[in-house]
Amino acid sequence: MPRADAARNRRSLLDAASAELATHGLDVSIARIAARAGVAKGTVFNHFPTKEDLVAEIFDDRVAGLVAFGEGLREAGDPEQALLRFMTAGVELQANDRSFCQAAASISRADPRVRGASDRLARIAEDLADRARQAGTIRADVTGHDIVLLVNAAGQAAAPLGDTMPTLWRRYLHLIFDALRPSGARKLPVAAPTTDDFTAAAHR
Amino acid sequence: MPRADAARNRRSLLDAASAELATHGLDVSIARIAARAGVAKGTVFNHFPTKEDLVAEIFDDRVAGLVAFGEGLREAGDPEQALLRFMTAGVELQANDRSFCQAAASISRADPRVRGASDRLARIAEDLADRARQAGTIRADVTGHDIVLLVNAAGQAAAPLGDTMPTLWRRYLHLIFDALRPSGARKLPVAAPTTDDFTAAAHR
DNA sequence: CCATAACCTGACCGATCGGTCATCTTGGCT
DNA sequence: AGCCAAGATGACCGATCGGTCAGGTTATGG
Repeated sequence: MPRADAARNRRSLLDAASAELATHGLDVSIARIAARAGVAKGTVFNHFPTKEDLVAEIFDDRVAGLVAFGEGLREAGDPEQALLRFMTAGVELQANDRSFCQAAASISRADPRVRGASDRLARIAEDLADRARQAGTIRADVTGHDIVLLVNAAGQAAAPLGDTMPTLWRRYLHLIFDALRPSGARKLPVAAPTTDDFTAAAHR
Repeated sequence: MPRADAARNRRSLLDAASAELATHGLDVSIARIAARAGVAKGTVFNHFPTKEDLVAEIFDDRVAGLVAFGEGLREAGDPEQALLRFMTAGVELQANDRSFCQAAASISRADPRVRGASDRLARIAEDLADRARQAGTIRADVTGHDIVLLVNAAGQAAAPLGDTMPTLWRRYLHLIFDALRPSGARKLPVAAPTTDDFTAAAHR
């Protein structure tokens, strides 16, 4: 059992790191996080062996939240609305956390926790996409992996404008979401990525 | 008039920087670029006062190429194909140059050259969008700024997969391009960004 | 062919980073 | 109250970065 102050410090560190990562992205220094948490730099490494560990923990937490939200959506009535809500939550996560997309790109997927979180995210996306597809509200050739990547794309669309238009991402999310409808769908020039493609990318 | 070897070194440096930036992104060290060009590190700073200057020069060059391509497209017959070609070129640029999107995001738009390049890019995008809109092949509420941001989004979509599927971006570009068609268009929840929004974002 | 300005060179600088560790402090158990 | 291990601390380390500069080298005009 950890000591009381150790547990408190751990919480402070996670909170501080979460806030600093969201504001300043992956480049925040450990020193800055420690200062915000009100502890010395060495304490950070008492709790997390490396910076990557700390970031992975927060990343996993964020993904887990999104996955939980998606799972709650499965019981919702309208599959189309469920998918839209899920994608909205995903983009919102990126909009509120500068480190999120960076972390997704840079964290070693060799870390089993990160792998697990990513896999669960892909699974719930696939699930929601399946339901929407069966309901006929999205085109047949769009997969769960597509959904994940498109959420990423929508989140990045408004990034060049910074905080100038904080809700601009909604514009592009809706535009992209409209692109998923079956009406007028044309054949896409490249096949959707498979799970193997994702794991292959993770091994590099 | 510069000395012959100085001109040669400048070219080598631009070529080396171009290649290294494309492969490794904005984080390449000046030392690495210098080594690739076959000159000493100090020589880099003889030609470019700061790293940002060097990056800006290459960034401007890339954007200028895209703008020139877009201008050549204006005389093409089919406005829809012209717009698609333009967007394809834009995404391809990102796919082949890891530094391009990073540079677009981080370079100070206070630099007049960068500002000029960005403005010209926005103008040609607006122009091509206008023609497509008048031809009735894209929806009325999509602007040139939208095009620029959507090209950015499409380029980022496949980024998480790295080089695993080098042409996957075509899938999402076509998907997004289909979203621009007028048929079945629904009202978007947020207005398009204006030129002022872009300049406001640049001043931060 | 030479004088010289233009240019190249690489050792060096200060800042910053993630990470370590000897030392001290303190929470918790008896 | 007193002990001791868990844990906090911050000086310190090596690496790396962008950038500088004194001094050596070379292209070039005359």
